[in-house]
Amino acid sequence: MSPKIVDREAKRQAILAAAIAVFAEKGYHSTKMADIAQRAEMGKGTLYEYFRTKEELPKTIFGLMLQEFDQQILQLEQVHSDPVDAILAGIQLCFQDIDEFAHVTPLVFEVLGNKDLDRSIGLSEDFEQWLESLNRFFLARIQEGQSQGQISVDLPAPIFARMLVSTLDGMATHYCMFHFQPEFFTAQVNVFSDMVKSYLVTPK
Amino acid sequence: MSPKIVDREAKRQAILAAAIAVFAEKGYHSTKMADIAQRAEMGKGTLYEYFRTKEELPKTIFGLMLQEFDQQILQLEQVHSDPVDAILAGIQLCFQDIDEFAHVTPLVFEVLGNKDLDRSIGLSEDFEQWLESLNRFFLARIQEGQSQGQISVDLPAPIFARMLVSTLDGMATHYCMFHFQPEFFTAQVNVFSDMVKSYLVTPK
Amino acid sequence: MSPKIVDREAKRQAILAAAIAVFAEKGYHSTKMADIAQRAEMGKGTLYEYFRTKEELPKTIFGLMLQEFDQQILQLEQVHSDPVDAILAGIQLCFQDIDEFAHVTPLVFEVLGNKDLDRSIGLSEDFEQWLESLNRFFLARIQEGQSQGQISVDLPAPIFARMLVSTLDGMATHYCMFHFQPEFFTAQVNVFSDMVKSYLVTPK
Amino acid sequence: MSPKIVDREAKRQAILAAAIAVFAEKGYHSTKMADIAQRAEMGKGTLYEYFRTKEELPKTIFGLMLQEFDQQILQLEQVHSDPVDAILAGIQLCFQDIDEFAHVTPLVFEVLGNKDLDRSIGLSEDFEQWLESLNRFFLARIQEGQSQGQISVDLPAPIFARMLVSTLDGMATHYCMFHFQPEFFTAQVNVFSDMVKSYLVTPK
DNA sequence: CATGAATGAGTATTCATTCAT
DNA sequence: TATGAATGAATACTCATTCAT
Repeated sequence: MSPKIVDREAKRQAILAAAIAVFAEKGYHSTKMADIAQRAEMGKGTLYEYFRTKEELPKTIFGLMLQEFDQQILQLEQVHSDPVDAILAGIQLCFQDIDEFAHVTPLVFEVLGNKDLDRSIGLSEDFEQWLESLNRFFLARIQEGQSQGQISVDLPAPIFARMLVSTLDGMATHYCMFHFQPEFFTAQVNVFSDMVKSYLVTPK
Repeated sequence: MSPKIVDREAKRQAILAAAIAVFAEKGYHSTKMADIAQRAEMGKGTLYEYFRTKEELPKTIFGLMLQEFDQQILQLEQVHSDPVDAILAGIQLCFQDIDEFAHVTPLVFEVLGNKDLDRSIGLSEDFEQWLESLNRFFLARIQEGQSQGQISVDLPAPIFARMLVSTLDGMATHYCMFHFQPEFFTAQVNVFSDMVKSYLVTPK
Repeated sequence: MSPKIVDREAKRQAILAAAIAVFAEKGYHSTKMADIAQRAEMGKGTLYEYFRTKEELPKTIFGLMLQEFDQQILQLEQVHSDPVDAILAGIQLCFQDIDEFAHVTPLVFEVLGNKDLDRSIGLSEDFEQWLESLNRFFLARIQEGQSQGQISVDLPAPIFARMLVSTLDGMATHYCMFHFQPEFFTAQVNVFSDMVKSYLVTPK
Repeated sequence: MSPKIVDREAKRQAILAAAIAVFAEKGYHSTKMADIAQRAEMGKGTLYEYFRTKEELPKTIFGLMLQEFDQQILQLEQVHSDPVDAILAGIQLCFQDIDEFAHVTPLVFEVLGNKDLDRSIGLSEDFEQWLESLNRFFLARIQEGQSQGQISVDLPAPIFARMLVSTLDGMATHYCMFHFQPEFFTAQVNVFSDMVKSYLVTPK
C-alpha cells in the first residue's frame, strides 16, 4: 500500500477508463493508441508502462467485466428461495448493473465479431463460460422445481434454461445497442418475468 | 471483335461468396483483400473490377441480407390468421432462413461494434429499421387481439412487442454465434412460442 | 501501299492524335492508357498492337516534332540572303509552325523535368542537339557577317548566338505555356527582331 | 519529464534538402518517399511527422522559392536610378541568385507540365503572378523613360516589357537546364543587356 | 486483328511499438 | 518514471501490360 503502488494503480485505472471511453466512441480498430493517450492526458509511451500491447486493454476490460459477471453468478447461487422465485430473481439480477456495462457492448460486439482478435483475447471463451454458468443456474432451479412438483415435468428443462439465457441476453443487448430507454427496459423485463412465472407455474 | 466473354454476375457472386467466407473466418479488419482474392481464385486487381473498395463488400452483403429481411416483413404482413396465431407464425417466420445468414453474423457484430465502419456502411440504420418493422407487426397484432377481446387489455402492448423483438433476436444471435445446434434451437423456439401463446390467451 | 498498310498507318495516327490530346489535358503521368484508348475510340489492347509501351507514345510524338525541327534547320540552311537578313529570317522561321507544337509543350516540360523518363525517351539529348543546330546556324551567319565587315568583330559571336537560341526559346515557351496571344506574340517577335537587327548593324 | 529534444526546424530543412536532391536526380514521379527517407537518413514514417503528404514537399519547396522571388521583386521596386539603368539593373537582378534555384528547375518543369499536379500544388498560378510582377516593373520603367523623353514613344511598351520577361526567363532556363556554364552565362546576359540598352536609347 | 477482363508489381500512407532522453 | 520522436511492417488500391476469345 505504498503510495507508489497506489499511484500506479490509479494510473492504470485512468488508462483503462480512457480506453473504455475511446473504444466506446470509435470502436477498437478505429482507436489509435495516441487517442487513448490523449484522452488519458499522458504520453503514448506511458501507456506501454502499464499495458504491454493494445490488445491487453480490451483483455483487461473484459477481465473486469467477467469478474463482475462471476460475482453475479455467485449472488445467484446464494438465492435460496423456492425455485420459481429464484428464477425470477435471477432474471432481475442479470440486469442489475447493466448501465455500468452498456458502453462496453460495442467493444464486445467488435471483438466477438472478429475471430482473429477474439482468439488472441479469448473473450468468447470466457463469455460462453459465463452463459453456461447462467444456464446451469436456471437448469438447476427448473429441475429443482420439477422434483418438488412445482414445475411440470413436461417442461424440457435444458431447452427452457438455454432459451432463458439467450432471450435475457437479447433484451440486454437491445437495451445497450439499440434502445437505451431505462424505464421502458424495466417494464419489458417485468412482462418477460411475469410471462415466465405464469408459464412455469401453470400445469401443462 | 470477339472479346473474352465473361459472366460478370457469376463472378460478382463468386467474389461475394469468397468475401463472406473469409470475413466469417477472420473478421472484417483481419481480412486482407489478398485473402479474398486468393479464396476467390483470382488476382487482387480483379476484385476491384467488381467492387470499388473493400467496404463495398460488406455493404453489398448487408444489402442482400436486408433485402431478404424485407421479404420476410412482407410475408409477415400477409399472415391473416387470428392475432395470436399471427404472432406465433411471426415468431416462426423470423427463423425461417436463419442458417442462410448464420455465417454473416460475426460480420454484423464487427460492423455494428465499430461506429466508424458502421457509419460509412450504414448497417445499424437499416438494421434498426428492420427491428422497427418487426416491432410494428407484433404491436399491430397485439392491439388487434386486444380490440377483439382475445388478448387482455392489461397487457402493455408496446412493451410486449419490443420484448418479443429483442428476445427473438437474442435467440437467433445465440444460435448463430454460440450454440449452433439446429434441433435444440427449434425446440427452444417452440417452448418460447408456447410460452408466449399461453401468456397472451390467459386472462389476467 | 496496300490498303492494309494505309489502315494501319491511319490507326497509328489516330492513336497518336488521341495521345497528344490527352497528354496535353492531363500530363503524361496522370494519363492512363485507358484514357487514350477511350479518346481514340478503341480498346486498350489495340494500343499495344501499334505501340509496345506507354513510353513509346511520347517517344514517337517527340520524334515527329524533332523531325519537323530538322526540316526547319534545313530550311534555315537554305536561306542565302546576306548574314543579318539570314539571322532575322531565322528568327521568324523559328516560330513558323509554333501553333502546331504549342499543345505538346507541357508534355515536353514534364519529360524534360523527369530525368528518369527523359533518359529512357532520350528527349533532352535530341532537343539539345536541335538547339545546337540552331546555335550553329546563328553562329555561322554572325561570323560570316563579321568576315564581310557587316557585323562588328567586337561582337562575341558564340555568346550572342547562344543568347539568341535561349531567348527565342524563352519567347516560344512563354507563348505556349503562359501567354497564348498570337497577335501580341507576333508583335513581340518583331520588336525582338528589330532590336537584334539594330544591334548587329550598329558599329561598336 | 524529459522527452527527447529535437530541433524540428533543422529536421524539416534536412528533409526538404533531401527531397530537393532526389527530385532533382529522378523527377517527382519517379521519386519514392522511401528514396527521400533514405537520402535524409531517416525512416519513411519520420517524413510524415513533418510533411503530411508527398505533394506537400514540392509545395513547400516552391513556397520558399516564390518567397525569394517576391524578395527580388521588392528589391527591383527599390531601384531608383533613371529608367534605362533601372531596366538594366532589373535584368541583372533577375539572375542574382540563379544558382540557388538551378537544381529546382527540373521539378518546376515537371510540375508545370502536369496539369493535375500543378492544380493541386498551385505552382503555375503563383509563377505567372511573379512573371506579371516582373512585367509590371519593366513596363513602368519603359513608360517612365518615354514620358521623360529618354525612350522613344514609338516603342510599344507592353510588348517590349513582355518580350523582356520571356527572353530573360529563356536565358535562365537554358542556363539551368541545358548549358550550365556560369561565365558563358554572365557574358550572355551582358550582351543581351547591352543590346537592350542600345535599343532603348537609340532614337527610332 | 481487336478487345477488355485479368493480373500483380509497385507505392503512399498509417500506426503499434520502441527507446533515447 | 514519463515522454513523444522515430520507425518500418503492413495494406488498400492503381494501372501498364498480357492474352484468351
